[in-house]
Amino acid sequence: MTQSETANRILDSAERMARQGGYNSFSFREIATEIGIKSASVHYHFANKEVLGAALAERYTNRFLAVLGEPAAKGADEMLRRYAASYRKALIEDGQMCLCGMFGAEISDLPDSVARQTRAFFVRNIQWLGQVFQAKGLEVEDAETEAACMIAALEGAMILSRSLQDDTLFDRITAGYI
Amino acid sequence: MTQSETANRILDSAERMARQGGYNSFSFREIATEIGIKSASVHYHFANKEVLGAALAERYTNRFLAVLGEPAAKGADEMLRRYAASYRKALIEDGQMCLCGMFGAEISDLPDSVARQTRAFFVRNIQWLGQVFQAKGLEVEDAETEAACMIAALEGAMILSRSLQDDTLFDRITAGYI
DNA sequence: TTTTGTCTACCTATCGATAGGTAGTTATAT
DNA sequence: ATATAACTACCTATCGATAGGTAGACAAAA
Repeated sequence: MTQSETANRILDSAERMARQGGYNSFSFREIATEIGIKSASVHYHFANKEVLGAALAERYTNRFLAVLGEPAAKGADEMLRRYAASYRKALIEDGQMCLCGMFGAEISDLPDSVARQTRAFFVRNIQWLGQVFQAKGLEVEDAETEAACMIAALEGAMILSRSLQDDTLFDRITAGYI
Repeated sequence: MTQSETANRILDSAERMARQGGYNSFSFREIATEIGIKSASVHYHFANKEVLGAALAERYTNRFLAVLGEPAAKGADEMLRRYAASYRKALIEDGQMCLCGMFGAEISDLPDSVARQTRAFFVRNIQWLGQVFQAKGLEVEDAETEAACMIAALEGAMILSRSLQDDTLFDRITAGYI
């Protein structure tokens, strides 16, 4: 399915807002104003907020994994570095949180399909990282636990680093993984 | 300043909502309905939402540290276990997220005083845990970095564990700390 | 001529917040 | 002891702003 240019701009706008303040921090009106259309027109592209939120999480997940590439593309250590760097870039270069980290924190208040897509982000990321840790010699279960540890550390590092407005904190927290 | 009974019930209600969905998920009306007064009366106790939010974060921080006690009260390992257990209890027994983890995620969208109190939570927790790690022989700086690592892991573990609706994941992620 | 994408013009529900009022309690002054 | 004053903790009623959402008109493109 090829998204229209406007639909992409809606997603871009919503994503930026959601990564600052979560699911309740983007609105049809604000998105519309930002991209120069009316809020009713946003509904043409995304029937309701739940649909928009789910599309947001799905696009984010796909793009996130696409940037990473195949987990076995290079050496395992290089892939771990690449994974951590992807969070680092979001936080430090782009000044944004992880969309699914935000959604994950408030998951029990999210509409079903948004929660489902958020879960899918973590499942697929644990699988991806799990394959890397398997390449380092870990058994499947241990590898996926190790993967979850690393993702938790990265998500937590983002929250602490941003809260304390200290970019170096992110690097110090994640130093063990790179 | 001793809080009135009603003020405490307002805080209890707001805290529960905020720990499910963040700052935008509690409202004067909903709190009022829940405790059986009118929303205007909530304003009598807390002039505006920013004041309520800041009071929420401050009370949470004080209570959190009070439960922990002095960082040198027992052996360092016991204190680490106690610290991790405090997050575990919130998530698994009470089914709630860390209030300041929620606020931390959305900190750039929060009113100033709420952001300030949220920062104070992390600062004071890093100091507390830092003292424990110093008791284990680490230098001040390393101890505080180690403290930040542990807090990040716990906050991240909460998000992943709740997102994937898997309590055992929290224990597996935090196993290294206990 | 149908589809696509946008518009105007609304709606209902809810948000945080304010004004003004009222019992009931407590403190002060006579 | 009583009258006055202030304070506490709520109330009703309402405000303007904003939320998500809908119906229907319209122009351009296929």
